[in-house]
Amino acid sequence: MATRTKAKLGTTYHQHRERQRRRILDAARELFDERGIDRTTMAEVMAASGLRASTLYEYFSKKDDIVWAIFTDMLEESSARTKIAVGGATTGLAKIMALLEFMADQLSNDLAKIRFMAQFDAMYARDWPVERLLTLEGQFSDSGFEAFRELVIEGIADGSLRPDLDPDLTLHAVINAVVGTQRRLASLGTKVEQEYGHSIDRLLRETIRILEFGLRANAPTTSNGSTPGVKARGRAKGKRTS
Amino acid sequence: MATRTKAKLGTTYHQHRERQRRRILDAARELFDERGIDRTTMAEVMAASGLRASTLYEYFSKKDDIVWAIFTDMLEESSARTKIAVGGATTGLAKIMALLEFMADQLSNDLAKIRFMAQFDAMYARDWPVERLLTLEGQFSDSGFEAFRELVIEGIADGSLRPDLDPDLTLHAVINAVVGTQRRLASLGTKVEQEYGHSIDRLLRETIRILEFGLRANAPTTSNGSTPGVKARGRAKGKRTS
Amino acid sequence: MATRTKAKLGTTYHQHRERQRRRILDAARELFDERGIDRTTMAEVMAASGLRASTLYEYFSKKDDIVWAIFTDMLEESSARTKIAVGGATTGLAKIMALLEFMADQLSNDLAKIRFMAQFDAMYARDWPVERLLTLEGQFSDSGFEAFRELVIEGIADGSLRPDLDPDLTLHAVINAVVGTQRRLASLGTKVEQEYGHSIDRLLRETIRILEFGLRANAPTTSNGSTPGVKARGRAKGKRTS
Amino acid sequence: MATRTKAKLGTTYHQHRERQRRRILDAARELFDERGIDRTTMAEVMAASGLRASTLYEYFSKKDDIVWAIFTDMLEESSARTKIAVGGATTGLAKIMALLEFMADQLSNDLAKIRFMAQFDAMYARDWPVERLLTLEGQFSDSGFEAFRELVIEGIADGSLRPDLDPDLTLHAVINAVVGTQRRLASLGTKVEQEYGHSIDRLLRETIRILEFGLRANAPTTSNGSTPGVKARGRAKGKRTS
DNA sequence: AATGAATGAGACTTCATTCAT
DNA sequence: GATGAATGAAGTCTCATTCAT
Repeated sequence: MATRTKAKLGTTYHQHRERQRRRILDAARELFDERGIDRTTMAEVMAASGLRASTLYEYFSKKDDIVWAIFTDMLEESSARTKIAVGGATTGLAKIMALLEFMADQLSNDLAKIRFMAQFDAMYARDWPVERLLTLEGQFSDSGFEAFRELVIEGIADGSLRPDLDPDLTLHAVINAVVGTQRRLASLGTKVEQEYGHSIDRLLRETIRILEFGLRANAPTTSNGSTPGVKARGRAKGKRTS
Repeated sequence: MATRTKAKLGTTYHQHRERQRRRILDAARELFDERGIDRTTMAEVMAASGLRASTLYEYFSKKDDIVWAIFTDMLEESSARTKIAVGGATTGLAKIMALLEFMADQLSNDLAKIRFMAQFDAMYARDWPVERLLTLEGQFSDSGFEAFRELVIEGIADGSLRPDLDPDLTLHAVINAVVGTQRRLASLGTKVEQEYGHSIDRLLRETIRILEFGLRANAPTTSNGSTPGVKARGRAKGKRTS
Repeated sequence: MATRTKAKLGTTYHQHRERQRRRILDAARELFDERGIDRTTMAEVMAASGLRASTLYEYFSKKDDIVWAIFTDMLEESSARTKIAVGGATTGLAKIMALLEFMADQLSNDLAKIRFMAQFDAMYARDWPVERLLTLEGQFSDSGFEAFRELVIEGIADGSLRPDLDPDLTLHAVINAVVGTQRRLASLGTKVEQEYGHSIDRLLRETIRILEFGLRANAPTTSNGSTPGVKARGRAKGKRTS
Repeated sequence: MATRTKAKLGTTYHQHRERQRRRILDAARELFDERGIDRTTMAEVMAASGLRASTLYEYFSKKDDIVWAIFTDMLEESSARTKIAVGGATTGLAKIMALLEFMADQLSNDLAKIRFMAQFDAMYARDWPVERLLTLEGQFSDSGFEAFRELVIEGIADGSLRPDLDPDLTLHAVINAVVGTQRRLASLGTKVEQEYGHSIDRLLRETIRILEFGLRANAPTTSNGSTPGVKARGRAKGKRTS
């Protein structure tokens, strides 16, 4: 099937290459999550993707390249979805909360992805050249992290955020906290649920709720119990405007 | 049965054994931090500790045993220090904040330890039997995590915490958040500093400050700028009484 | 799918693989006999076969696999040759004797093989899954061991065997005896010859002769000396008809 | 406890040494049977006997020495019991049969011992100096194997054995066969029972029965007592003995 | 582009045995 | 005589990667 067709159509050829690439990446992604990145062998990736060593190495010349490609893909996916998630929000706080809620949703829906990121942070981030990471993570919020400063200033201006927040630090601190929490919970998974008696989802949403209290201008000291689940966002927002 | 001579010899032997054990553990601890746990080979541990393979295996029969021993040691150390740190606090909030500040201090002073823990979470926690982890982590706060509930109830009662907090969730959520943040920042280290332009220490303390705002009863919407650094605790507490 | 070129290459590759496999197996077979199975190291197999560890492990992923492969090969060889040996016999006794004589011939001509089998019995048979052994040994006499029953019944009917033999037990008992004797003599080799003053070959043939006396219908109470050698079979057969 | 007492009583001291020796031997004997000789480590022997390496090496300076000691002990035991077993028999055949029956009993009652012997034959016998073995095995039948010749001659004389047996070979052949069978059956154990559908005990006894038929003078061919073909054969062979 | 074979370098562990006390 | 520690020498097996075809 291969040779003759290949010769004929460049398009087909590229489609084929892309398909093969995906097979490898998908197989690796699953294995990395199941067995851990370091503990997954190239042989396992080969078996799972149905390709031979030499073919695989035509696509990725190092194991690290696969890791990197998956990382890149994930960032791109997240970046796109984040934009959509944040899109509708109007006030500064609403935008921030939309971002954080998006992260909570990821923990519910994309556990494997978060787990991969957690491994990546713990094991790879340190080894790889900073610029590479910076370049890439820059795409995460494509206006760059400088936009965060504006967002806080905007939030203070529109009265949704506490006036005593530091525009330079606040969002970095909050986002890092949520990402850190999200990844830890994803790594520990069941373990944390047995230990604490709560689902990791609920724990992360509670963390976000407390952060929100810490951010919003007029912290509503109502007799509100915990408000787990996705609804928390809606309710909290409702409170603020009233 | 144990003659005096024997007793003396026994002690000497025991001391020796303990010394050797430490040599191994210390060497491994450093290597694990420098090169990553999985990427550190037993050969490196041997070289660094100055022992031959076979001698080393007299002390730890598996590489994992070393990892586990370090983990255990670290938990013990932390547990002891935490107790001291929290000891002086009086109100519910003060106790909680003392705990969080202690974690911030750890990031400043014990970066390597936190980095080890981060790796452990991401790579090992999943593989090891839950009970083992639970038993051990139980010693972390030796009153157990159930005490957290009391602490929040106490805080609400003494007026230091928002009345609408859920005693079951709050502290688990907060502590997990701080631990998660702490470990992520430790893993990324310099990278995060270059990326965000702030020291990881400052970021974590800002996170804690925001969490504190989210926890305390009368969130003081004063025109107080960011108050990073250890002093934050003191000042924040001062505010509370005013 | 398989173009002509591929087919050719495939064959070449296959031939090569088979050749390499043989190199390993032949080297191991010799070493196992010289030094004992357990005492032969993979390093020795590598040296003797001229392959590196990693190449060798491409062919056999465990040392046991080599042992098993040799065992399998030997059974196959024996099975084929047994069929030929037994082929010409007509009466029940003649068939049985042909089988036993074949075993005596093996001891003369394939000492190494028998020695391997002896080791296998003593050391491995117990460790390996029964089904695996049964499946394989079933091929030894491919009509299965049930055929033995028929053979004895046939022998009693045609008057060549004692009528008071138990069809269920007789052949199992006899074959096991000869195999057991054969393997013991092979293991002890020179030792037994020095001890008893007879060649192992002669001893085994004498054992078989006595068993034959015990089996045949009209036990000839003659003053017969030992009749070693392959010829015994022929003579016995000739006599019986007269 | 040790030092002072030791100084006092030579007897106690020797008793102690003998007890320790037995502990080691007993522990090893069991392990050798369970795990195989080569696969039993000195560490396991230490654990099972409750002695430390260095103490153990005071008693046996090499692992092989333990194997050898067990082997020696077993031969001695067997030798003693054999004499008792054979003791009562009167005719030549009866003596021989008593010996063979004794071996069948061993298989029923001393499986572990036979299994050890089987391993010994397959793995050790070849490595060890012949003289050592000969010296020792000579004690087995303490009149030595030359006695076998006499026994057969006696049996022929008293009419219990076929007259055409070769006094030089017969008993060696028979005993070797029974020992070989016994050891093979012991090694394979359950495996052979599943394969053939008979207990190893029954198989061995049937083998012995057939050998007996082959040895005894007037083979009781119950319903078929005629000996027509006998003469024909007898004549040719008769030459040799006369 | 794909394949099958090859492999260097090294991973972790084990074990019988010896010493110093 | 007993002990605990030490250890040399091997042992089996793994894995990312490269070549020749």
